[in-house]
Amino acid sequence: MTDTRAKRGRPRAFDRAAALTAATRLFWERGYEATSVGELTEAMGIRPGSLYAAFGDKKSLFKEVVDNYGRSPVGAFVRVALEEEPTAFAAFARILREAAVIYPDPAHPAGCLTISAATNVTTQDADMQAFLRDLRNANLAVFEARLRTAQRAGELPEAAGTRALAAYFGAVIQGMSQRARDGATAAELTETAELALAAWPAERR
Amino acid sequence: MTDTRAKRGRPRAFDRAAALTAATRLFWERGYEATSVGELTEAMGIRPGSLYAAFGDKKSLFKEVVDNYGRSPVGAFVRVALEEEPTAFAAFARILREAAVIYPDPAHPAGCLTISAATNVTTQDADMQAFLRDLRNANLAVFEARLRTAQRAGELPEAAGTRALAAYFGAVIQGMSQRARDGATAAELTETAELALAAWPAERR
DNA sequence: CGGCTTCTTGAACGAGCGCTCTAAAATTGA
DNA sequence: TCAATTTTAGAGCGCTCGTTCAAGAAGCCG
Repeated sequence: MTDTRAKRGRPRAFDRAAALTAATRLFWERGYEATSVGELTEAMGIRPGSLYAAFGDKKSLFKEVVDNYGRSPVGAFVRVALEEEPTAFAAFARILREAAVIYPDPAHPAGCLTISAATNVTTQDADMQAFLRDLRNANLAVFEARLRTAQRAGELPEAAGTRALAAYFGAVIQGMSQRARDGATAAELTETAELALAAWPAERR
Repeated sequence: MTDTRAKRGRPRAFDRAAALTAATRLFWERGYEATSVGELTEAMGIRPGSLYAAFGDKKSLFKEVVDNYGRSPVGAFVRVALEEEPTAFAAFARILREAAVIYPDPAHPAGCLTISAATNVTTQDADMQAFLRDLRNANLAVFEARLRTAQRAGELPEAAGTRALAAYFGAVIQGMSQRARDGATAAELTETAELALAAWPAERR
């Protein structure tokens, strides 16, 4: 927001976006709590004072990282698939198949940032706990909304529990992220994805 | 091992098993790293010195907790189902259906201890990371072994990837544990379980 | 009883945490 | 040129963490 504005005072000596990217990578690898401010400043090439001036505190920095990740190709593939595919089945099939390839991609830390980071947050930090739980629930709500639309369109039997189906796919995706972190290959994860799709409760198309 | 033996010296003033149970509950609720030794000593009703004398350090205590949990009814239902059910499908069906009821049971912290605790361990502690990864892989190996037996018995098509199928069920179970922690009910989780079973790659029996 | 052994207590250790503060440096508008 | 503003570097704050230690207490054995 406040970039390229009012240029009074000493100019910032580092690239804010690059620093954010470095922080993203670190949080992605280690999770929220396991990443210390000291490691962050080192990876970002700045001193604590600069970090706190530019990003607020560790919590705000992490939230900005998550936000930024959600806009990146790797973080947005779920939303894109839901928007672009004509049927719900096609959307979920694409999500699972893409996840199987993206999650173990060595170009970035394994798995999904939000799932991995969420995974390493303790009960102590209630704020962060709530933030990440809301993120999870928002994802499930988006899944469920798409499935209900499909149900109204006749793609899905009326008896199918859209909430349960959303939770099911959420669980599978989370499991695939974890497996990728444990070293599973794209080939393995693709098999898992195909299996998971077999649970689709109607004739596929 | 060393219980009720050589009774020289001042006798222990607390019940070791009860203390272990208290520690189990705390680790189950909070995860490994989020549980501090201070909280442990308070819950166990002992002082740090006694904890370190009786259990080694925090790491050893946690490993003993996991071991103990694995022998408890709640922790052993997976192994029991695999042993008792005649077919692989029956075994996995029972595992998922029981998990759906056990995980959200308010008689104990939600979800599976090993999954939840594993969830809250950071990359920092390499020892613990390895310990928990081995635990996960051991579980998947057990799944896979049962599935291969089923394949040889003709319960499963030759083409079915037993490794992928094991990873798939592992992912679903992990997802159900997480959902239970997020407040999912037994009814919801049961729906998820039934959906997951629909992925079974052969005629069911 | 007097050793011997083991456990309990409570204080304290060093390390690491997230975060803040001060002073100097770099840029602006007047 | 100079005051105002903003960022930088780097030390250090208070706190919590897992762990240890010294001293005393409580039981055994001879």
